[in-house]
Amino acid sequence: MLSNVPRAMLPAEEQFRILSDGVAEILPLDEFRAKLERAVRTRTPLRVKLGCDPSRPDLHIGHAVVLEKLRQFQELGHTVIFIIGDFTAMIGDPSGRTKTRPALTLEETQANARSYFEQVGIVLDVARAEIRSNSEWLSRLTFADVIRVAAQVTVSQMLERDDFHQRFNREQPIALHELLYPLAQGLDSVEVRADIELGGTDQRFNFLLARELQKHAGQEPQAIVLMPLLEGTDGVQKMSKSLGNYIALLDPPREMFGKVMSIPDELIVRYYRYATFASAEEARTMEQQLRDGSLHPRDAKALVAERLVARYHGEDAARSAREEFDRMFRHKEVPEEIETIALHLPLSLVEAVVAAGLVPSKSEARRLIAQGGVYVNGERVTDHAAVLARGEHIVKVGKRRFVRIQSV
RNA sequence: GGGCGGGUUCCAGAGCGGUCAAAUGGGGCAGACUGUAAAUCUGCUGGCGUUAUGCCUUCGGAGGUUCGAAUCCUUCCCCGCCCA
Repeated sequence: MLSNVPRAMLPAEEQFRILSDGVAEILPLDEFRAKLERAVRTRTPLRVKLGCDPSRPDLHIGHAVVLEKLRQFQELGHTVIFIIGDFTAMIGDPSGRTKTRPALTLEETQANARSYFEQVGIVLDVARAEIRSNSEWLSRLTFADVIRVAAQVTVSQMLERDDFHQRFNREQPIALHELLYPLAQGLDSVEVRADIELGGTDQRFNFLLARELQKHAGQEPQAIVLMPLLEGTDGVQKMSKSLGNYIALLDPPREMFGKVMSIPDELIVRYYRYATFASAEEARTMEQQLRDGSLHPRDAKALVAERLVARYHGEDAARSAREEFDRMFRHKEVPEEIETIALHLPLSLVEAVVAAGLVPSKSEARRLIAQGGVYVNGERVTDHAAVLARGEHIVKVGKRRFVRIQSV
């Protein structure tokens, strides 16, 4: 499934069919097609750019939507260019909601990048990609250079971007350098002479701006391929690490499976299509079956969950994740494998639960006990003064946190 | 530079000398109901606890007034709007 057999230089029409599948938007469409045709005609691979944020090495299945598309470009013989945004990371971003976004050191950026590409490697062939750091060129710009670039864009153009527009109207601060960041991204496209830039739909503005800068630089502007943003497991907001609603590529099978099972029903088909890369046809079928009741939503989710786990961990892991899930939640049994923690045992339940890392503070532990959310060996414990005797105990907190506690 | 309005607990946002660990909503967590879904209902949502109308830390920073401050004063920092 993740093979990298190059299907180099298929006819442009065929490439277009593959590459346009599942995208949210391609702009401008005719330019995109023209580029493909030229690439085939002149046997020159297209240069496909993806920018990456070096501060977040935790990739999730939302990122995979974009990476998978990138993989297709790669398989079709095109050149993938990753751009590590280390320049802005080194400067740090003093603005906005993320107050504590400290400037990263060179070492940190490098470590992040390593971890980033390890994860990218799960989806596509990193060795065949071109990897660049934008500090390479951005750090060399003089102030005069920056002014020259800034002169190419007007303030009202910048304010067209939705989040600037909204903040402006709400009288919320917009720091000047924030307006500069899209320019920096655009310069990346100029520097690597991108034919195509790939990203989520939230990048539309930035990518379009890059086209302007490319034109100013006398280059043919890039075509833009926007992929849908996958909603997080909460079903409301887009998947993101900071919102904690994500399924990481590195999540273990059980975790992955469970997270899929907890998504709202409305998301099932979307996950099927964009997380497990079901074809449009398959997605339509599932949608139909859900509608006419021939497929129970729970089973549909299990199907998606199993398919997702299989994709990243293999069929066997997927099957056992499913069995494990059924055992825990359909049959309310204790999971097969539980982490074991050794403690000096006669210990109050409150302290034990904190020591085992199930809960962050003793107050929280007391709260949970009072609310009936703590079980010891299958029995609900509501006495906050309860003590764990010597021996071995299976402690459950909430619906899914299990731990085996043994005396030392 | 001037005028005005602001900075509160995860977020939004009340509070404007004690009854404030701080209204309300959102989010989160737990419980009930379920399909570990949604909706709904209930409770909780700083820490520590000998569980006591208890103690400690928190309302941009630093000082001060007061028996007592998120609330008053001084000063500093930061943000928004308008004028220049």
